[in-house]
Amino acid sequence: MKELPSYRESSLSPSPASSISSRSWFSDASSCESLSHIYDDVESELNEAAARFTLGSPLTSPGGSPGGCPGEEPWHQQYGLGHSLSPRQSPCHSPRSSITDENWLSPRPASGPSSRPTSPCGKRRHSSAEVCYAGSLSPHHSPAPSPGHSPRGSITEDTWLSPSVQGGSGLGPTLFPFQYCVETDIPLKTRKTSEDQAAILPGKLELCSDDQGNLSPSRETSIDDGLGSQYPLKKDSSGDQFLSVPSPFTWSKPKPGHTTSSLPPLDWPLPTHFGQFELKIEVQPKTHHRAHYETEGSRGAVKASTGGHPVVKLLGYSEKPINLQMFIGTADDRYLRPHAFYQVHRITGKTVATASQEIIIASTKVLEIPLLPENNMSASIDCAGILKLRNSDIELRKGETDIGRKNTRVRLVFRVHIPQPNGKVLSLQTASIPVECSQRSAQELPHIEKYSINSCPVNGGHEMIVTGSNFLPESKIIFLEKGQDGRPQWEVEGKIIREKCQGAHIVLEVPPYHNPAVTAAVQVHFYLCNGKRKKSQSQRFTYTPVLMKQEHREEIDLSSVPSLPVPHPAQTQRSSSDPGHSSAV
DNA sequence: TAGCGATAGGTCTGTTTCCGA
DNA sequence: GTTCGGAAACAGACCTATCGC
Repeated sequence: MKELPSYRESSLSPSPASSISSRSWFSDASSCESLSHIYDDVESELNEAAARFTLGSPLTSPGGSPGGCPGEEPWHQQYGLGHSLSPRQSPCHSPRSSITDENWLSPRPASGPSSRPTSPCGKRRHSSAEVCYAGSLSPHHSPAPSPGHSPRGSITEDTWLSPSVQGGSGLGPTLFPFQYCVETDIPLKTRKTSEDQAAILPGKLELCSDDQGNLSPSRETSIDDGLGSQYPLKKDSSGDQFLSVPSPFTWSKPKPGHTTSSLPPLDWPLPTHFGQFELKIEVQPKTHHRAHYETEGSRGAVKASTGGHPVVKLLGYSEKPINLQMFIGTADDRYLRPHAFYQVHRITGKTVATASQEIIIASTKVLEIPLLPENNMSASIDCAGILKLRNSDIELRKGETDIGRKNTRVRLVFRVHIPQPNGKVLSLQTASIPVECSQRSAQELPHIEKYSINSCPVNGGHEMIVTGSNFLPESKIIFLEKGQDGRPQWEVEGKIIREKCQGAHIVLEVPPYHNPAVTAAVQVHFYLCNGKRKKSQSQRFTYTPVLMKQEHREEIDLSSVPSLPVPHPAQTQRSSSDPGHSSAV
């Protein structure tokens, strides 16, 4: 066995069979099943995200601008688009653990837990703690009790732009959005609270410390020079084992005296833009990338759905080269942080055109990529793969709070630290759409890319062409309408016209709506089903009254076009998982 | 006899490793 | 040598029938 790098403790049990991971802690699949026809697959989130980010959404930045909007959906929150506190959080859902197809996607049924006595769901009840952020209460805060609040959600225009923040002084607890207090209702395994843990994570700042009020993720950190300030973070000694590639870009070395607290830790939320500056992902990664294990060879760099690689650009700054940092983060909408089970992996070779170097910050591998003025401060991320660490290794790590099982979605997180004229540094961060890293999900789950029509009269009968991947001869298209409780109230299978179907196309006849007498447009959903638990993301579909004037129908069509990232005010009952908007063709 | 909880065994699902193109 | 797809092996979770109280 090869020597483990520092991000994996070598003292851990090497046994792959020793996983203590739990499945049922994430969900009771059976109990969710009845409720979550359209909630229970990862794909729905991924493709939804892809749809949002590839269809010219005005909300192109996952990091989003501060300030949520009323009625924002969980998807917005997932991508940092919504900064209000999450209105839907399962009491059995750890913010520190995975966002799986079955836990956060699925509103838990009101029924009791499984009779299975050993369910870790019982072990990991949200019984003891909750992270809350002082001053982070959003006007959109849900009236319902919420066991976990998103620190990202706490970022408001006020807190970010507050002169107090910028000035770095006089920031009371009500203004500082990142100060947290310990309350209740987070599983023990959701937070790193032990001193031991803090000790093994150099670079982590102590929140709630005396000088906390002077810290801000976007604060202008006092650093004494420009370019050198891009490397102020103390690198773990183990990081020395990584070789940097020859590059026209001169890698600066950290200046002595810089402390790990010079820049915000990796698990701190940062804004995507500030003033004139904006860190933007111009090309999002594909929604699937099979990560490789240490026992495997590399599986290559993360690719973009367009065929190239993700592209990141810094807007508003082009004075001199600056470092772009990249690490693998969680897909958790509430708390973006380094992923415990995935690390960025530096790709080298003839096909890699982008220079990079690896460093380790607080046990997390970080790839540093130069943003050069001559490249318009833009970089193609063709040098970054994803490494999967064995669940058993990570879960047994002292102080580790995450569970690896079904925790297979990540985001690529990018950061820059922009030197300011006053010698301080402005830190920005943006995160990609979620990327599914498991082999299985990518292989099995059907994926709807586009569909030909998104509305039809209640009589149905119109022909619809659905295009996508992982379609099977036995695939079904299910139309459904949900009640306010999220339960399907009406479900019917579309009649598939087999003779017109091809591998990546399904042609079907839209079924009639169950109530032909409706006088207003009705929003329903449909999804593709390859079998139990093998369902695509749900897509929105609108039934229009038969007597509706044509011009009104057109309005409906326009307002419910799936590619629109912001729901029409009239659209209701959208589940947390099925914001479904692939592009209508 | 019905209801409930505990348990065992089969099945299903996800993870990890290996192989070969 | 690297990248990649596929699949086997394995472990753990889920489901369900059965039993005892």
